[in-house]
Amino acid sequence: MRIATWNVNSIRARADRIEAWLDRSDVDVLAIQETKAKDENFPWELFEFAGYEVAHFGLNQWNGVAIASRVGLKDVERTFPDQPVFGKGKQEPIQEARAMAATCGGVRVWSLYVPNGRGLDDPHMPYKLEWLRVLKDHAKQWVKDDPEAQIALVGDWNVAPQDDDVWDIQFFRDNNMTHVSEGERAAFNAFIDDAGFVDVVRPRHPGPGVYTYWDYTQLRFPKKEGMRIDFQLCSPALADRVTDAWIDREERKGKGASDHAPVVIEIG
DNA sequence: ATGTCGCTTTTTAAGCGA
Repeated sequence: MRIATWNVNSIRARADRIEAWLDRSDVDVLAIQETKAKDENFPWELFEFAGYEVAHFGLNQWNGVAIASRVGLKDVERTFPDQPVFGKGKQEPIQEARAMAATCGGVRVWSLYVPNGRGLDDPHMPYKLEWLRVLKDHAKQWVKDDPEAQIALVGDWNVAPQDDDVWDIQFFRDNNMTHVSEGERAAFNAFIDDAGFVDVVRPRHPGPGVYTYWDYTQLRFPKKEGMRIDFQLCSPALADRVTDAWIDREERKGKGASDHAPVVIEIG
């Protein structure tokens, strides 16, 4: 079975790309982030024609996650338990459309779009750290309750855990940039060190120079200036079954590409 | 030498978010 995660940066703008990619990638499950759509604007027929069931969680033009599957799509869950809220402007704080789960082919797949911290001193940063902490605490418990649990936490984590995960760490340091701070890295690494999850892609594709995201600005892609911020973290029992993994850098090429590349794993 | 997208709205440009 093949599981992919992909921040598509608008499901509508990327519809043709997604259709073509499903056609050639042969994935069984696709976890999507940044659909930027409400249900009424979601291209349901795209997935139907391609032979996939799909579930979507989108509240407005921001965020939005989905899971498409051709190996079953059961027990869809929107938001994780105790998911922290955030208030935009004067509006009531809400649980944003950043997490959803479904059981596909026996694997509990979580499609995650981790909040962007925006700035080291921005209110979005503590929100991001708390969001990750609460999810990690639950993930740890899921595995504690069932050591054989088949869980994949996949998506855009908005964290570059190692210096090699950005093209120039000094540039990030000099400009007080997010994604590489101690707090963000600790929040991410807790999934591995504390909850016992496994990054199944990095060992097969170590850096430097291996990225999943390239900013649209500054010609970052042709200059090979990217970031590794999209990950598939597997529960221990699922990690044992992984036979292959890759980042589809080709999909970042050409006109109309998302700024993120799909990340794929193969399970035996 | 320069340099992006995509969404929305009391739209046809500006603001927001990444």
